[in-house]
Amino acid sequence: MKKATIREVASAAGVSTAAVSRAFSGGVVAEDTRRKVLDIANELGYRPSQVARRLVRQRSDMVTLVTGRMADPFDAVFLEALAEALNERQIRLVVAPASRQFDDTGGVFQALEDRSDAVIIAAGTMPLETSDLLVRSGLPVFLAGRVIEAPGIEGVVAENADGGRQAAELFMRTGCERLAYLGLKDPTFSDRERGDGFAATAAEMGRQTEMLRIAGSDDDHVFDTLTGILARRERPDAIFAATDRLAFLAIDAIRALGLRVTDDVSVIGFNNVATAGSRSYQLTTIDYPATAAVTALLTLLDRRLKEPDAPDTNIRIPVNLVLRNTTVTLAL
Amino acid sequence: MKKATIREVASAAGVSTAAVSRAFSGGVVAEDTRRKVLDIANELGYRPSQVARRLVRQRSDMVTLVTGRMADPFDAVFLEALAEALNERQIRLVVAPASRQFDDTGGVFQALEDRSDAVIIAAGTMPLETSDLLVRSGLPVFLAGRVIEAPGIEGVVAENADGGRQAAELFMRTGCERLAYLGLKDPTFSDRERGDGFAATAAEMGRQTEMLRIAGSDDDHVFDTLTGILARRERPDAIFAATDRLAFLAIDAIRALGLRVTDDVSVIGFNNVATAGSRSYQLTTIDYPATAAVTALLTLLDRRLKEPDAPDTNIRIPVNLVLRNTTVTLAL
DNA sequence: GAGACGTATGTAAACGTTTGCATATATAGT
DNA sequence: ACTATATATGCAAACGTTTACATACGTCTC
Repeated sequence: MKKATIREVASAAGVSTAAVSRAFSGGVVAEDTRRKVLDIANELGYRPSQVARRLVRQRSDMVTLVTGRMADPFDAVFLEALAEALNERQIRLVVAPASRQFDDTGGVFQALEDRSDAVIIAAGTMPLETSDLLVRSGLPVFLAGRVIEAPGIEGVVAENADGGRQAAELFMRTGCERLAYLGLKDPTFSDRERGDGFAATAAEMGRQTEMLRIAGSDDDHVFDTLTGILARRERPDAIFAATDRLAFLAIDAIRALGLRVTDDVSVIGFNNVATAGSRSYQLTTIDYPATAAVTALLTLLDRRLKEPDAPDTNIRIPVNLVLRNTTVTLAL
Repeated sequence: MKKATIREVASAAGVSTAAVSRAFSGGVVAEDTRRKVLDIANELGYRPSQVARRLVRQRSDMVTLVTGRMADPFDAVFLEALAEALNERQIRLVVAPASRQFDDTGGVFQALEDRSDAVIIAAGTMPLETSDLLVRSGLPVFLAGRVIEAPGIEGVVAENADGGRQAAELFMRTGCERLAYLGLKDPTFSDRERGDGFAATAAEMGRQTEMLRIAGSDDDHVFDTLTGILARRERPDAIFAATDRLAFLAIDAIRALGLRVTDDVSVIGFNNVATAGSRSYQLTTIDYPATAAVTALLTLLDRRLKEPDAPDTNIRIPVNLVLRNTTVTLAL
């Protein structure tokens, strides 16, 4: 079935294309004209072409998300919330995978060519060259999980350091002695902030913290390394992990050694993904609500689209400790 | 920075717009013209507009995915693989969330208006009215995880019944006696097929199977119901779950009751999500490789785009048992 | 040197909308 | 009855590309 165009609808309804356009996009039309047009359109199977619309309106109502790891539980719920929120605004979400080396360049070019209204970058790294190009292009850029202090770039990121502080304080209050931070060998922006916040607070309270940094692509490797570390004589009795996933692996390692979580070593994660609440882990963790991040991001986005010259803003999302069973329970 | 158009590039390079177009889209141009054009374009920050391009070419190089639950681990990796695969083909992926009632209609309309080259539906249900509209519109439709025998609709789906068969056979060979199938109260297409395949095979081997169907939105509710069931005197000693998630909950319930997985009750899941391999579960499960599903889907897609009149095809993806520790190990 | 052919370029008509402007008709105010 | 205002419509010019067709210029063949 050949696709009907606005012109066919117009002539079938005996009106101009302008009238049809207005009937569909809520312009000013007499009520009966509108109804007539809509009826005919329906009959003909006509749906207005967004692509033509985009061309003339110079606005695509599309946003490009460039990301690696959409399979990560946290990112997945972030993605879902984002899709939902954009959908309510009638904005399309196109997802561009970051290349294997986590370079965002490809996705950024896509956004540019698609004339996306904005690009949200949740992935890895971006050569300076690319970010330059980006801000020069005037395309609104939003970073998720990272902040770059550059004009024209806004973003949303967790209060990572504060999360670290909360973890450190809990460990101290529950009498832990040998604190360790567990992060990736090649840390992300957030990983680094979490570790720093944790270590800083511990230091303030007179405790040193051991930094465990492990190559993280392979679960088994992380697990093995951790069992190695935990088998040591002077092993940590408190581990704050950059991420729930690492926390789970730590718990697995603890259990595999016949040690007991809490009694022998306490564990705190970060993100509070779904599995953290499952019976098998009951992980004490720092809750980083993805929906809050999305809400904030959309506030930024809405404002930027309304007034393109608004000053850049970076939003920090508060995080909070959720107590479960991998830390010793506090007396009331 | 105002966006440069093809005309500005053309005049700056002293050539026609046609030449610029050809330089960018690999048409026939003299090598030095091409280089000159590309240089100037680069200088001006010019990138060809996909939206104009789409309008004239009558092809969007976009595919719409309509889906609920992108946060589900399986769907997340499916999504990621799909994004990757489409990206290689230079096709954009736009994701349209199915509405709360899991009605695909909204997403389908989006796809239509965007003039997407195809729509992939991984979500719930579609009123007949919508699917009618769809096939009449001529938009290629691909179903993931469901098959509708309707002309113009293709799809990819796991060999669900065969997975059920494999599960039943394993249970029987390992001496289980009271077989149960665990699915959702409001079963999906796949859920039903898995249960049927399981029950049928059990029946062939002279065993009845108890069908456990639980309202599945809330983990806690599933857990509670399961502990209730497992606390019974005549409880099942083998549970085949429609989904790894349900299997995990079953394991949690078993453990919570002080029973032992394998010794007291064996469990088999479906999908083989990442967590299934984790130390805390070591779940025996039916592996349904998302990448294979994506590959198959793209075969279908490629063909359909090349020859729009090719006959409809529905592909079944083979699944296979991966043995871990929630079933008794077979003697060699 | 004429024709045939190949290669590189340019011209201009689409593609399907939106929207500023002009026009027409109805209503109200004097 | 005339002007002023509001409401509903139409006209036509964009929006930024691609591509069929025409043209121009060598080069080759005989």
